[in-house]
Amino acid sequence: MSQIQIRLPDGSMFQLEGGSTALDLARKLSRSLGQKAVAAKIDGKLCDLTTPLSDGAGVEVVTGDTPEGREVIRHSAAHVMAAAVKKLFPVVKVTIGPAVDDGVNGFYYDFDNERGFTEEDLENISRQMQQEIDKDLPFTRREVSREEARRLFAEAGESYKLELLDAIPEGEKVSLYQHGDFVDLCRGPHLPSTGAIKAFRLLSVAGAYWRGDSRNRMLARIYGTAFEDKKALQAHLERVEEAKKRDHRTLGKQLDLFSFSPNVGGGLVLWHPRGARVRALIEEFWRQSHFDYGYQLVYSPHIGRADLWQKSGHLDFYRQNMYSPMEIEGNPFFLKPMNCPFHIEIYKSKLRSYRELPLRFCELGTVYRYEASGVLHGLLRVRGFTQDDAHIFCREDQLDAEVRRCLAHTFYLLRSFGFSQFDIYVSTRPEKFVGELKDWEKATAALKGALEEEKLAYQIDPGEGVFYGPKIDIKIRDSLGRSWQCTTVQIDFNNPRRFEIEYVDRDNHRAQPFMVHRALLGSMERFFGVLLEHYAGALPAWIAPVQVQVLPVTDAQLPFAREVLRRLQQENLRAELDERNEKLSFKIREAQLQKIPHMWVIGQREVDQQGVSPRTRAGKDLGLMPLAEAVRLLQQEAARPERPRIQEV
RNA sequence: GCCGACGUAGCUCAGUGGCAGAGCAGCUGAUUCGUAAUCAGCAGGCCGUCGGUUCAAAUCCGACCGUCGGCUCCA
Repeated sequence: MSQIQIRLPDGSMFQLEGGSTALDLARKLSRSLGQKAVAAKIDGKLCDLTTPLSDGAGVEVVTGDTPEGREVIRHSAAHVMAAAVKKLFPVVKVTIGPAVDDGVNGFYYDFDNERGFTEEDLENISRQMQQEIDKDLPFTRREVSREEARRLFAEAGESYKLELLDAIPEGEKVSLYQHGDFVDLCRGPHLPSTGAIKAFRLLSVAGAYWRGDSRNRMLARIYGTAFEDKKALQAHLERVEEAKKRDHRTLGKQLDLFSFSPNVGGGLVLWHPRGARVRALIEEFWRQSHFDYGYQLVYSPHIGRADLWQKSGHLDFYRQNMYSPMEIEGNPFFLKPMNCPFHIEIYKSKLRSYRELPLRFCELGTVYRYEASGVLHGLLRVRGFTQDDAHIFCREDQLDAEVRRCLAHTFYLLRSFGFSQFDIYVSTRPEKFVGELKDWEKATAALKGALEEEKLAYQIDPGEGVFYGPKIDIKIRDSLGRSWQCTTVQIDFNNPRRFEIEYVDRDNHRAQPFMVHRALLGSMERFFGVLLEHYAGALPAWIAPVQVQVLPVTDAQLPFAREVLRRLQQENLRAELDERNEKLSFKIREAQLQKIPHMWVIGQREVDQQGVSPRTRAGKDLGLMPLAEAVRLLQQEAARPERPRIQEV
């Protein structure tokens, strides 16, 4: 037998017998690696462990505790699940079943099943899967001709597989994976055998359209996840449980911040006093930052004439998101889904000079959009919401600087609220669009250029732009790893034309300005929801609805406690006094559950010394101190983030 | 909107064909207490709504409304 040389990731060479596989290599390198290995990267490409190695190949063994390794485990688990379903429900047709990672689920498989699946079915399927795993059936890969694959799936009556087969580009190889008697069209790679699935759990059933298109048939999707060992699975399930506790809807109820009422309607938020207080604080900070960044505040009405929305293109391109018109003295009016036409009218209220540009109008504008009932989700997806909107009117030569200014502004705001991880996307031209292709290209290039100049990494979100122009989106993840768009910066070359907005240029000619639409926090509702989850309800002292709870030990300390409350109010600190006839520990528990940053304990000792004993929500007793010192401490802790240092670009 | 699950007291939930329950919250009283739940009593329900099956329905069936998990869609 001839020998082959394999290059390891550290650059060293390793000698193996010809015909050895990646699994042989892993076992030779170390016993534990042989056990943990789930796949191999051969010359950078993820492959089966059973792939024979060729001389001179660079090989990296992939273990189950890595993201790539888990993907392989989960993908294999999806196959095992499909096999189990076929065995239990032979009439069911299989479709697709990839590994995913949305923070909860690790894989799914979509089935065409008349009767759907029940929770009970999941248990049976799980049991059946475990049997297949216990048999430790090998996964085998086979590359076949299209004709052979087509014959195979046609005989099996797997029409969806035939459709997928036809979608594989001509040049590409068609591969099949088989374990036991289940064969699936699949690119791979897979585990060497089913026994390598050490821990899995089926999680939920859901509906999903074939190929993600609502015109297609609704399939039954089963979600599950799988890990390299039982401990990792358990840890994951606990993490998901933990994350549910910081769901903003749960927190909103516990902390009495907001609610929804079926009497009012779905997706319409009722802000309770404490939630409203937080919102007001966010809005105040937002307003100040906008003055700092050179914006002018405006207000606009909630409805406008149909003609206005016709002109803006909303009735042609956004109608499905707008509510039915209402009639006022014979004229149709629409509830606004966006603020732009109003800001444009403010711009047009007089003749503008190039000297005025850029002109930046900002507004906390409440808009109403029709959302299908099934998509409503707490504060994160509602029907009426307040955008922190603005429209910037500028000359073409100012566009780049304005986009960069928006980026700097949004990062200042988001960081002030404690966010540091974002996903940035550039969304390109959608199917339904207005305007010229060359304008779209120019604007898209401007957005990418601004991001590149700011050295910000971004991804492309193809076809996700708004009908009037491309945009930069910045997304923040929620407690369950779901991604939510907050910031959006959109270039609009369409409305300036439609509304014929202009300014008088240096040479006394009329010119058309560019428009930038942008919302930085996105909407007050969504931002508040994401913020709540981010802090698990324990909002930083500067935006906490109540900053300090004053806790007298007995009624005897009430007079002094009231004095302390008055002092706090004078200092503009948000304080409440717990006058109830309860034990101190009870009051502390309540304040703690309300996640109030400070609890000031007042007993006889404190009265004697005219001081207080603060306890933080972290559970720390700061000890008896003079009132003035406690006030200073809290003021320090509750200080607003610093004003931005604006750099002109 | 589509697929599926779930709707019982203000909240969290038990009750699967035979008298509607618990804990917390609320009210009343007692207790005056030092860092995460003091005790007792009281009150609170058209079991989402409407219809059907049954001697009998919170429980079984259907429709509608709402919520939740997905899908399509979006800040």
